[in-house]
Amino acid sequence: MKPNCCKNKSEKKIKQATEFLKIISEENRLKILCILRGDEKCVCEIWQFLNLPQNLVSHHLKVLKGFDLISSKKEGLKVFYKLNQKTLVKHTELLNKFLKI
Amino acid sequence: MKPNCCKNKSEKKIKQATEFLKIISEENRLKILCILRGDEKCVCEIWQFLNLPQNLVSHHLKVLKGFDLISSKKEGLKVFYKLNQKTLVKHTELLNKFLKI
DNA sequence: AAACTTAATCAATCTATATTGATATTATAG
DNA sequence: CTATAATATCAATATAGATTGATTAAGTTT
Repeated sequence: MKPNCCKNKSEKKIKQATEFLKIISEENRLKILCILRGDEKCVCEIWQFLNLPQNLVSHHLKVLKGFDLISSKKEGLKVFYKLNQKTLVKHTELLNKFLKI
Repeated sequence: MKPNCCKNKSEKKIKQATEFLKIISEENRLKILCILRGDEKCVCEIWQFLNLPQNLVSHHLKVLKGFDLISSKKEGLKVFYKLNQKTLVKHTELLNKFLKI
């Protein structure tokens, strides 16, 4: 008999989970999430912490934002990013269901 | 001030976490883990559940096994795989620390 | 031993995505 | 208005890893 996770209903959730996983499975993106845990930070702080080129960090930020894991506000020249705790928790909980924690 | 996650001590753990994430961020591999949640299964069952070619499944199984997430025993022609719950829990818990759940 | 079954391996290709370099955009300061 | 700073975008390249096809290996059956 076909296991539940191979049925249509689960398929969709598994896809969602793996999308999330792909996004956070990049070392620098996972670090960004950690960096943003405390206060919001501007891009120039982030790339200096990570020791990465600015445009690369912008790219990773865009990916994270595309998944609504972070959000941004512009203040003068700087753009500040902050963690969307809610989204993060939602996806982490979904994941943990699959990992049966 | 440099955030903790960008310091040497955390670096290593973040790397570990992302290695784990990369492995389970593949849809079929995540499914395999779910399939193996109940009983152990032989390869031919797994690839039929997943509707994937046999050699591709063998490849994914090898990746999972390489990370000690599953283990195998041979019985006649068949090879049975089972979940290593312990490893899975260990890595999931490490991950959850980063995600602060 | 020959034929068959199950699974693993290997090389080749395809695909996704990280990275880089150059440039554009937006805002501020002089 | 010009110069500078911070960030985003875009095209090109590099790289990792999934997928495929063919073959091999190991065990079973007749």
